[in-house]
Amino acid sequence: MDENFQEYGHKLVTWYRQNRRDLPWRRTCDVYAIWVSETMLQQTRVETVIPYYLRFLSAFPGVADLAKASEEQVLKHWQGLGYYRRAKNLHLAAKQVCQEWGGDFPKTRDGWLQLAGVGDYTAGAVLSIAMGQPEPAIDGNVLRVMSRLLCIREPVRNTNVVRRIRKLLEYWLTNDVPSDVTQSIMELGAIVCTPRSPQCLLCPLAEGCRAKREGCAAELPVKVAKAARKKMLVSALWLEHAGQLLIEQRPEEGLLGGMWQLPSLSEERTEDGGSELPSALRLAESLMERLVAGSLLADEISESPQPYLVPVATEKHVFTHLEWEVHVCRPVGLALEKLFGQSQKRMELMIWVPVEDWDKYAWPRVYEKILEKLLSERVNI
DNA sequence: AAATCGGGGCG
DNA sequence: CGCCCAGATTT
Repeated sequence: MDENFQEYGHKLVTWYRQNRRDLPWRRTCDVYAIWVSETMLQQTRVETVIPYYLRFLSAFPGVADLAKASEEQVLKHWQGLGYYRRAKNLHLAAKQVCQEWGGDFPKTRDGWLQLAGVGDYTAGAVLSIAMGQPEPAIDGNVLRVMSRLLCIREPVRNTNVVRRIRKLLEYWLTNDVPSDVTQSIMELGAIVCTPRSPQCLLCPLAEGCRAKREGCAAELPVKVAKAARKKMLVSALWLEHAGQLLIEQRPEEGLLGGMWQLPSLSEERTEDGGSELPSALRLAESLMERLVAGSLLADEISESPQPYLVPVATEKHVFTHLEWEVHVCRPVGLALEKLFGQSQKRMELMIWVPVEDWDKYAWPRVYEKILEKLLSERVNI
């Protein structure tokens, strides 16, 4: 290390002890609770996590409570938080801990890395914050703070850049309380060394910050461009009969795995598509055909007058790597009681549920919005 | 190394 | 509207 970067660890920890926010997971030393918080905080803002964290720990106070819960319960408590595989992995890992290790958490980095959903960051975070070990935890905050302090102009995710940052971090960790070292950098990144318009005037490291000296703090860190988002057209059906609504569960793997939605079909949207509603209606028709065929009623339906579809709601939703335009349609002129009678058996992953019970299931945000909108309109009528 | 995987807040 | 957030996992 060319300059005296070693001593900045002390300055940062001193600053942290005087300026740290009062956060729920900073009021506990419980390894389980801190592990839950770190999992929820992956790619998710502190303010978003707080209510989820409190509810989750209230529902599952210890790792044994989580291990014996059902996956539906766990998903329901994660509803709206996103990246739902985190919830499944957390649940799975809790079972691992209880069944294979008698409820005792690992005490080494390699042990933690064996748990589902625990990667390099989370292992280091739990070990340093909850277990007092000098293990580095490198997240987006750390990369940003360090890239500015050292004025690193290469892409910050570059392997040897991360290696360099890790070395400095390891040094700091051996000279202070590990929990405070880890949290001090993240805290600085969260409230001072922010992604845009960093507050260098408030920074305890301003004196030694190379980026500040060179006037490029706001331009760092350098990141590589991401791929463009795909646009998808999604058609969903409102199928209601005798107070029952047809809903379907998404496949366990992949996008929104295991979550519930209105029966839906999607296709990639090409730019030359023109008007969206006609395309959405065609998509909805093919979904209706599939449902009718699946209910073994093809003959009877084909005899009855051709049903037509009425659009009742539309909603756009943006994910990290794709974009949905959801159109909800309701069939008119279809003998739904025939479909209902047959599909009581259960068609693939679809079930009829009382309309008022819809909120007992875990819905993706976009479908939750649609359901709330449609049901509130109904109450007003 | 690049893609996949949510949702929301902020400039 | 684009960017980013206490990342992990798969390809």
